[in-house]
Amino acid sequence: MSIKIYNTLTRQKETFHPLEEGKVSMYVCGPTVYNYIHIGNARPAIVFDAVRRYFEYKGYTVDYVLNFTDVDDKIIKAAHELGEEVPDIADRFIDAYLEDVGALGVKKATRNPRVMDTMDDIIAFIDALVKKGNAYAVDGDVYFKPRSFNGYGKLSHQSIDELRSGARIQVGEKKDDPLDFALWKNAKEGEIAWDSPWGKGRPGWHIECSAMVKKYLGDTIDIHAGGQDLAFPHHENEIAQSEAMTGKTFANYWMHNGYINIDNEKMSKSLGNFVLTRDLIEHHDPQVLRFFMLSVHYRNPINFTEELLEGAKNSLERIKTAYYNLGYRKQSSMNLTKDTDVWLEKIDDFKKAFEEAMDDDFNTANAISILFDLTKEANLYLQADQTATAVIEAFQESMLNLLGVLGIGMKDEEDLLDEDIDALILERNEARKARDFTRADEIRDLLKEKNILLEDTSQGVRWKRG
RNA sequence: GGCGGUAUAGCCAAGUGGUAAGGCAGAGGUCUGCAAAACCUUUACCACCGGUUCAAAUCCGGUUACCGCCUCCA
Repeated sequence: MSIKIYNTLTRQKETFHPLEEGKVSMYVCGPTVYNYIHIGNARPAIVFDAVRRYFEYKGYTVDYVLNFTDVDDKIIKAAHELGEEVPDIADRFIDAYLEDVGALGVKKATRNPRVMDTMDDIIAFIDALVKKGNAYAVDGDVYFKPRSFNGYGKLSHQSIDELRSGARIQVGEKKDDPLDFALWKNAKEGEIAWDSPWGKGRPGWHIECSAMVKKYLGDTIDIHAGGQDLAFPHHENEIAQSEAMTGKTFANYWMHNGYINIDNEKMSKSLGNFVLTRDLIEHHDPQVLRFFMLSVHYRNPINFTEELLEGAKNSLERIKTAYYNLGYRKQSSMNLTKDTDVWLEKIDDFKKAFEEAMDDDFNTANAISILFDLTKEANLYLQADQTATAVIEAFQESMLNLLGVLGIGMKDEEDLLDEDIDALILERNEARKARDFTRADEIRDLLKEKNILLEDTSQGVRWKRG
């Protein structure tokens, strides 16, 4: 089965055909590093990580590039306010970003280019655009002329004249046309700056991505992704710059994730109603946040509340419990052959159903529902008097693999208990045999305080950490 | 004004032609010394109005509500 992707460019789901067999080149717009990330920033990180993992699950090699915008007005402002240097702030928040996103189970990108390290390429890119006549320099600024590129508006599906009405020229800008946007900004006194043919300055926002894509992935890439709000103007401008430069298609597939709302209001750094990822995962399992995000299709909005997160926690718990219960039952399983093939086949069917869901534009919500179906089937299997080791293991392996595609891991086999706890469990078993339930319950409560939960099953006592 | 999105059970959320997946919460039951886990049962006039069709949540037209982009933003 092939993967279908909803392409913002064409507004429809298209069958994915990579440029090169078995490989995927993917560029995701990363954060501007002037603050800790909020959960809205965490969404694309998680969603596109899941996309990447699914490609890898299907056998593709993914070249996954995520940039850090480390030179930018907001960082300069933050540096000024904090009395720090721009690179120091950038370093700090890049570390913080990697830490947060790592906690959420996001794999490391193949590359994390930074603007500061790509300066030569950016300048060369701008220079080429000027020479081609798509850009012009005025008093140390360089602007790109969207009207010089005839596909302008194809991503956001707007005509250039409609866009014009919304554009404006800010004080101090010297654009010929309100639509023109900056490739290079002349440095003000005391600002961090780099030498260029147009004098000291720094790059505009959009050019970095064009330059980095070209440098690390080539003129044409498979997938370019980011938040919905980046479609215009950011991605539109990237297309204009890159395609004006190379004359080739910039990206074959454009993916945009939806927003997170808080109480049905857009969350953003500028509105100030944001929840920082690191604050949240201090009190909540990061995997739960990840699971919560993936329980909604990536293009749909998510409304965030603590209650909904709590619901996600309980949901995920159901799957994990089944997984642990399978692990417990493995001990008393045997080498059965009766019905084993039937079950193995069933498990394989769930795998196929899961893939079908993911093939359909990475429908993680549906994929998760398949995981619940698998969970229920496992629970039903566990009710049998006798269980086959092969089936139990197949269930576990399947759950592990499929959850792994979503980036959710299982703690491996339970660690050992202390001897004294083991002794208490033994003592409780004796007490139960002797029908001394008072003592048995006493011990269970005692262990509960130590965060060890006991469950009596027909196969014996099962324990888990609470 | 231009472009776009969303509206499905108490809550969350899939489903884009053949009379509604899944999860959470609730209720009842089975199992259990009790508990836990699990299993079974149980809850939808798919925003509204028209149209197309043998058949629509699903397509078309219209209405309403909310939201987003067009300015930094994931």
